[in-house]
Amino acid sequence: MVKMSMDMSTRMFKEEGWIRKTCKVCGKPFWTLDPDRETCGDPPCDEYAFIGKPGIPKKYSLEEMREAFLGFFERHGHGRVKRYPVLPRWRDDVLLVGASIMDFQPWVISGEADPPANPLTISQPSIRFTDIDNVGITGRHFTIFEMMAHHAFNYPGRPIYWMDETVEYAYEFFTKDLGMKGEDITFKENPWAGGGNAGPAFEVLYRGLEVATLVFMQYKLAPPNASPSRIVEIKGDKYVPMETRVVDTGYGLERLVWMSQGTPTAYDAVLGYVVEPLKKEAGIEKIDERILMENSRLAGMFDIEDMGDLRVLRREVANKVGISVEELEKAVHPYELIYAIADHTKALTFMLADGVIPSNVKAGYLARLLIRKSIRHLRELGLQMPLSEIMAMHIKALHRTYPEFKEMEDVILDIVSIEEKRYQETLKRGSDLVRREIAKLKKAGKDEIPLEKLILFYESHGLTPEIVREVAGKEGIRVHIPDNFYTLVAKEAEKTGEKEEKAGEMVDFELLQDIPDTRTLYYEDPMMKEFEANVLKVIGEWVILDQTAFYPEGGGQPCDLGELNGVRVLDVQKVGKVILHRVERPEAFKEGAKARGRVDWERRIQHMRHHTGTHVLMGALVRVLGKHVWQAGSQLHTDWARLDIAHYKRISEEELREIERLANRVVMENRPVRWEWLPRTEAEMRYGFRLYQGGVVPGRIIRVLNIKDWDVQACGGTHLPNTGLIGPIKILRTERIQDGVERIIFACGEAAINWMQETESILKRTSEVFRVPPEKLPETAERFFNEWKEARKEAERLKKELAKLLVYELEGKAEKVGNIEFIGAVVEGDIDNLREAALSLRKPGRVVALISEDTKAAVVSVGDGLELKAGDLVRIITSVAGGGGGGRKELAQGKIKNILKAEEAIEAVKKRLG
RNA sequence: GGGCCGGUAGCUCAGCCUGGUAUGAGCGCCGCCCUCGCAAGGCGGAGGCCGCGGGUUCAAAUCCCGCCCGGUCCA
Repeated sequence: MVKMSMDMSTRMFKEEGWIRKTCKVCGKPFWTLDPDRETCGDPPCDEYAFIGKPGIPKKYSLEEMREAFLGFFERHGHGRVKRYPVLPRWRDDVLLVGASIMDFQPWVISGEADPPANPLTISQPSIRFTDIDNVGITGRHFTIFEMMAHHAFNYPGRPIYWMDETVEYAYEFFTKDLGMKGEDITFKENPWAGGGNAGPAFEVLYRGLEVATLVFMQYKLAPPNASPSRIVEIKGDKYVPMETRVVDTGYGLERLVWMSQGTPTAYDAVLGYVVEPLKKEAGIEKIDERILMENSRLAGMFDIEDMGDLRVLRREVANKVGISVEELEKAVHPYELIYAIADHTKALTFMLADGVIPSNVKAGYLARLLIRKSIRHLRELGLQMPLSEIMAMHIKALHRTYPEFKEMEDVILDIVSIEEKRYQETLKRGSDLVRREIAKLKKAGKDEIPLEKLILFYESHGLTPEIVREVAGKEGIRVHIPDNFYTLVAKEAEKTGEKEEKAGEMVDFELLQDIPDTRTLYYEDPMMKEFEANVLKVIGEWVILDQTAFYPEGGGQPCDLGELNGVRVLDVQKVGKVILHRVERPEAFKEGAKARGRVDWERRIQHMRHHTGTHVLMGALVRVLGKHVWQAGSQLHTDWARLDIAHYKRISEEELREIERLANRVVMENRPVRWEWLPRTEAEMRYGFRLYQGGVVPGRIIRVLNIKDWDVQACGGTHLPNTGLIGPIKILRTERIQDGVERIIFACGEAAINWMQETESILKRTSEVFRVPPEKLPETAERFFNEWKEARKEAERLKKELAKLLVYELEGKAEKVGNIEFIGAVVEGDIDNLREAALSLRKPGRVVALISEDTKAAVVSVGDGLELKAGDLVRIITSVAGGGGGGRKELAQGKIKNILKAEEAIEAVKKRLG
């Protein structure tokens, strides 16, 4: 094993007289042209030196800088690639795209898909939540930024370029095209590791700002059995060389624009179209720009990780500009809120345009987080402006670069408005809750809300402690919020259990190593019902053939059943590219023998109807509800199917009818359904990421299913050759399975007919019961229900009457036992009658004991002023007559077992009194 | 995917911990009184499958399990 000591001297460094130095502050190595330089250029070793004096001669806008970059690399042989969606549909290991290289993981890097160009250049909007608390404060952190990049994929035997060229491109672009000063540029060596890959890397620094990172991905995490001679160690982990070496660069678009403008913060440079109107609207005082500049400059030197760090920063800035910390806070805070709002809403615009639906899970939750954070900031600023208005500013400013914003504008604004309303309701509900809690606390004589309540309010009701304080303040209750509140919340959440292990494969993968791929007859002819094949192998109860028309379970479609040589097939699964058939009598199969297969066609054709029907329905959903609708899952059965879609509100009855009508129209139009195998990248370029409706699809070539002019998806299922064969499509019902996800349950073909007949027969049977025609059922049922309620009330009233009679009758039976008045009797009635009677007979100094001979209920009441407890007396009854019971001091009830002992039990109670 | 909170009258909720009468509370609704009329006030009244299903118990709104619905936090 060798520790990594990579030679990072490139052609340019050697030929152009660059010097490798060690930073006298941080001790890290860096390259420079300036013989007098002693520091690496990276804060905190160096300070920002461009605020107020731009480091680039010409002032650039976002668009100009992006074009300068992409244009430069295009001129240098790179293919220009359109940005990818920020919601990565092509992978399921991350929630959002946080870097340009993520566009090409895992398929391009693993070699399973070709890059759209090689080398290529791209400007990729990237979203990261790790620094969200710093956004607005430090002047440089964003949740959304554009990572401009040039990538080269060096596949084995097909090298493109590596370090020498990368460093030269960067230098040429910065100095020639942007006019930066070469001697102020430093290349800091900073080996990089992350996401299972690693390699040497340079940070490119200029005037105290990191403007680019050049990473050379050439190692991957070592597998356990890696030979020790190949292993290198980076940052404590073991790696081995990769077959494909990737040039992964990242140039901060916003930072370069900032550099060219020298504004106090990066936000002023790129988000002015939101920042300026908000400042005006909020009516905040214009502050001395020097304060913001000083703040940015010093913030550049800090890594703010908690409130403590922020306080240190505040103190230093206040010192430097000569005002108090309070004055500084008051002046700077509104700016910080506005900056954060501008950034968050921009991130949101990208997320919503790319199909993220706010919800309580995954990326949807992050969208909701941004919405709520922005709303809170607006509240704090005292602004009444709806969030959608700010979203509209982004769309207006950015739609020339991103026309998809305009296309989605209505949906985006609608989503934000709905979310805003929803949050208002949450806050309303929440403050009511807090007020009730406060009333309780006041009763208990407390004047402070305990911490565990604050955590409960936040975790269960979405109320931040600041909001709780706001409400409590009005009621005169104190709220103490610890600095580490959110850390405490996180600690609470850590107390969660572990996950269960997934069950293993049904057949050991090793055993299938030498078996050739099974020929998939169901793809060649999806209507094939019978076939012949050769038995290749029998493993346990699984039979492997050279070819099969049995569809194995996958993609939400259940496997086919049927017969092989007359033996029942119980299950069909796919392991790698080998298909396994589990049969009832495996001993009937010999390797090398012929086999004749027959697919259970009733089952299979229903699966196909439902599968093709799903795609037809999907097309209708997108057209009626909007382009934000994506498939979030689906499962087919023989008699019904379900389709889960991303949508931000419940689907209305009218929409549902429209969807159903549209889907059935496409059926009746009998549109052709075609499928073809396409290389991944080609399919993506031709149809876009809408392909990945069914989730991530593996493989170099993918199967694309195309319903003419209606719907295109990557899909591995079996389909009908035209839509007419689906038969009727009937939506049965919808469910909301979680926020932002609607489930549509539907049936196609015979299943739809069955369902309609079933419904009709339910109606018929019900009309027979009520003896009215079906169309009169609703009102009739209502009438019956009302009459039933009336009758129930009448029964209750009669019960009370009965109790009154009992009371009247029993009143005369009172007898004296010592100085206690006693009424004991065996009567008729249920427990409610008895209780009612015992209660109305109850008066000071009197004990009533009643037992019902028909229901075996027993009730005892004890009047005020007596030492006796009703519960004890009822236990005397049950000890004599069996059963059990109990109750309070004044009233107790129970049930006895032996009615013959009822009189005796009453006597026992009487004796106890005496 | 994991966790937490909630579902009781038309609405907002109390009661649940510690099983034993739903006199439930406020608002709203209806009637009467007061008033020229309205509001306010006073008096009276209607309005509950205590989310659904199972279990424990003599007894469940209350305890246990499952499901459905709503809310919310985290990854």
